[in-house]
Amino acid sequence: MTREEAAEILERIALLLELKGENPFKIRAYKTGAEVVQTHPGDILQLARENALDGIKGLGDALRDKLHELATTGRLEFFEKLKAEFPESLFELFEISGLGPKKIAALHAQLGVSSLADLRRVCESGEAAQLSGFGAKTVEKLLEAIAFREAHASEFRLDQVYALALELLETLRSHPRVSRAEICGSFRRGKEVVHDLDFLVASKHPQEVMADFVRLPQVDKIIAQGDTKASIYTPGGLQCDLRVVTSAEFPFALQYFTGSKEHNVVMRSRALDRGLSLNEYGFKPSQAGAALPEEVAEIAEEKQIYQLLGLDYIEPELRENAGEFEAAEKGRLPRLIELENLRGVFHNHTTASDGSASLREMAEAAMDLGLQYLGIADHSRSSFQANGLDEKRLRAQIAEIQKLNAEFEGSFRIFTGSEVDILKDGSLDFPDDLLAELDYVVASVHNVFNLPEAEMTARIIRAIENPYVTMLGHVTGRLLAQRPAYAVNLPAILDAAARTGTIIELNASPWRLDMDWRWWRLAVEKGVKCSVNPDAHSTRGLQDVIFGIRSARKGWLRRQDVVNCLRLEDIETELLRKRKTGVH
DNA sequence: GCCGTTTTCGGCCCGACTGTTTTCAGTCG
Repeated sequence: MTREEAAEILERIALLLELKGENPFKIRAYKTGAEVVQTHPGDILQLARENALDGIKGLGDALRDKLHELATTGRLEFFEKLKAEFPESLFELFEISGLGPKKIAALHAQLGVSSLADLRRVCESGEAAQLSGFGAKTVEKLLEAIAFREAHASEFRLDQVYALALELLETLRSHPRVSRAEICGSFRRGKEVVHDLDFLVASKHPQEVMADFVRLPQVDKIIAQGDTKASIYTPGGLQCDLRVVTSAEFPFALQYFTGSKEHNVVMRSRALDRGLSLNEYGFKPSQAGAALPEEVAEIAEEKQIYQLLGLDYIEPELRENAGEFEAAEKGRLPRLIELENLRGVFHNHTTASDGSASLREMAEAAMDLGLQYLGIADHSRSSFQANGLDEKRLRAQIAEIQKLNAEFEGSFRIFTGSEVDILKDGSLDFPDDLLAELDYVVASVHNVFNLPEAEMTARIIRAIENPYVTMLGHVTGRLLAQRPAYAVNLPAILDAAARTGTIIELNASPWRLDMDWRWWRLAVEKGVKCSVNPDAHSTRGLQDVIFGIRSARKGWLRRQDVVNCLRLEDIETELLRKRKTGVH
């Protein structure tokens, strides 16, 4: 039983209780409990085993006993009984936007709906529209949401695959018969979601490696197992492919299986221009009997393949056939940002709103990550659900931050800020005089997502035009594989950001990765700066910058494009730039 | 189910929006 598994069980209990229409405060207690288990700084399972959970806020007598049972026996009687009352597949329905526990319970009880397929059936047959509280409009929206969900059903967010990917890679690398191993495919290209994981290894004993691979504990089901390729499913339903090649073939296979398909089409055609045929195993003369250039025999690294085709090395993130070849020919590829370039992080939450760590804990965690500064941005008053701060509480937080900063004596700094709601008309949730007291302001849309594009765009531009809005948060509001972006004219937003000197956030939460990497080149062209923001709600959440940096690289961003690469000495000027010089 | 206390129960996070209703329930943030 891991911490994550224990938290997951508490979350599940909360959902099941919701289905049963239990007391909402009891439900919340389980959700809080899950959060505590997830983020408690100590070894929570060890404490649970030893019955030493007393005094942890959010865990009372009942949860203490349940966690003890979980930690010592690996199961929970209460949960098993609860679970047996509903089919497992019913949980799929919670991923449908517009469906909550009440409606799911009604669909289940009255129409026997217990899966996505069932839901679609009763929506199409007209049965669903007959239920009390349902109507034609509801059903229409549900069908739309089902279609969106199904179109993205095979997508996994990075937080769902990252640890597993590194774990499997490490296992393969340490195999005695493996000389080299890499992850290829969209994971290596830094895509925002992946469909599967592609592992590549070099070995002289492929069968042995295959046999060991399919026996790993992470394997739930073997899809295929041949001499050089095996495919498996993990218990989470993620497909992982393994290919084994020779050491000489490795760089070619690495290049080939990294893709993208479109990138490789160009690679092969460039090879043909040079009388060479390129595939996953190497170069061949394109005309039978012709000689291979000498350099071909020396290729041991991917980089040399690019060199031979007259190109600078193209980083995997850029391989989308979106201009990388032109840049590589002319020596104009960007030097991409790296995680180590980050000096600080903005847009972070604390227990003052909906975060799980205190100011001090967040600051200490940021220091541990080697950062020089931390920007706090708790929610503003309109975000009631997130316990948004009112003016009084925000001013108290500013004072608290000043005290902590005095304690740090300049070695580290917390910047005061707010994630202020952009209201429906584009005005902000706090008056300008309060915003002026803050070091910086992130403005974000948190409600009324369904405005027509022109209205949403005007709303956001109005917010951008406020001189105190330093940066724009999660610009499209998308939740990967779950909820589409709201309608917004991004080029118009970028123009407004450029004109006013407003920074745009790259929200590094693996749920968002918003603004999408496809827009950053245009943003930089227009002179818009980026801030890679973890949107952390816990100390652990700070590490989401890993995902943000991958997306930033995919968007061709360099360290000079990203403001939080600035040193502490320089960042303050950057934060004040718009207020002082901006056109509003 | 948790918390706090004027200590064993009463309160716990609020408001907008939507679609269904005909005054409100459900969902979302």
